[in-house]
Amino acid sequence: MTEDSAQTDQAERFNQARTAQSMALLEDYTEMIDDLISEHGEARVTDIARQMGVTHPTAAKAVARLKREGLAVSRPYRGVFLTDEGAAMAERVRVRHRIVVDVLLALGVPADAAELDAEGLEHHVSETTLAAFEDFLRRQG
Amino acid sequence: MTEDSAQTDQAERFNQARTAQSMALLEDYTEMIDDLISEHGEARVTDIARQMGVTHPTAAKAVARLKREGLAVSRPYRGVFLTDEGAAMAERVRVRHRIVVDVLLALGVPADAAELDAEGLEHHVSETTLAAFEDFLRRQG
DNA sequence: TGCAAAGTGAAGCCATGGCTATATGGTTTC
DNA sequence: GAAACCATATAGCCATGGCTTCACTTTGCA
Ligand SMILES: [Mn+2]
Ligand SMILES: [Mn+2]
Ligand SMILES: [Mn+2]
Ligand SMILES: [Mn+2]
Repeated sequence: MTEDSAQTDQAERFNQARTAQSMALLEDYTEMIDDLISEHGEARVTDIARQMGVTHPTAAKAVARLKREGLAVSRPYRGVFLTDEGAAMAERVRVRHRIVVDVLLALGVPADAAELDAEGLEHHVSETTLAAFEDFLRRQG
Repeated sequence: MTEDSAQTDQAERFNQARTAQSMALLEDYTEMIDDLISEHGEARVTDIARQMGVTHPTAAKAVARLKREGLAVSRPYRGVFLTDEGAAMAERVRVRHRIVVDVLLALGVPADAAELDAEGLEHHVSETTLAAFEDFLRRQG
């Protein structure tokens, strides 16, 4: 590999990490909304905000972005609901989160650290890596 | 655990992930500058920019932040240098990056995916998790 | 030595994701 | 039904991290 293509590759890695990061907020919110609806029958902005550890205007802005990206719907003073696409994302994210935690635990990471780190790590686990994680967990069984 | 403290814990996880993310840029740039100095004897803003996959004003702004945080020094139209603190960060980051890649490889992740994902994952690996990773690699060894 | 190219800096734009403060719509309770 | 309380919306602030454009040094080469 030439020095030039090495530079290109490195830049691509940083770009991929930036892209993954820009999806992180959408992923966490869709999962959170789905959780709230499952547990309480509805997802109110105030509950979303408390759960995410942000103020309610911040949560409202995030919901606006979810709607703009076709992941959620809501009407003024009513709860937030996920579109099919949003629900699909929530499901994917939930599964991936669990797999990441399970892999960390299998590697001997303490449970509390595993949960803490997984919340950030999950967004940078590609499909390829996720598949490898699943294989690993099956072998470990 | 009460429902209330579960909410608090969850919010803390998101906060930790946000904090980790805010360190990511500093970590990647210090490592990059250290690399460039090792390989070419100096770290110029243009080279940093190309390597990071951003425009030069973006890299210059990042360098300004590094200086503000005491990690780097530079004078107008001269290269960028790391402080002792910056160099220490670069070294930590480099070691951690390699460990993350090694763990992924040991789990059966293809090499290219391992390198791609590691660039984002590394910033969310806590000291505790890193220690567990090192133990795992030693056992695997 | 001088000029062109390359590198650097400065200004100003945008989107994102935090925040506070304030206004307004809904709900509950008396 | 009105008051009080709660939830939601809106406006506006800040920092970050992208970008383009333009101006100014520095450097290298004819
Ligand atoms: Mn997360
Ligand atoms: Mn998660
Ligand atoms: Mn990185
Ligand atoms: Mn790295």
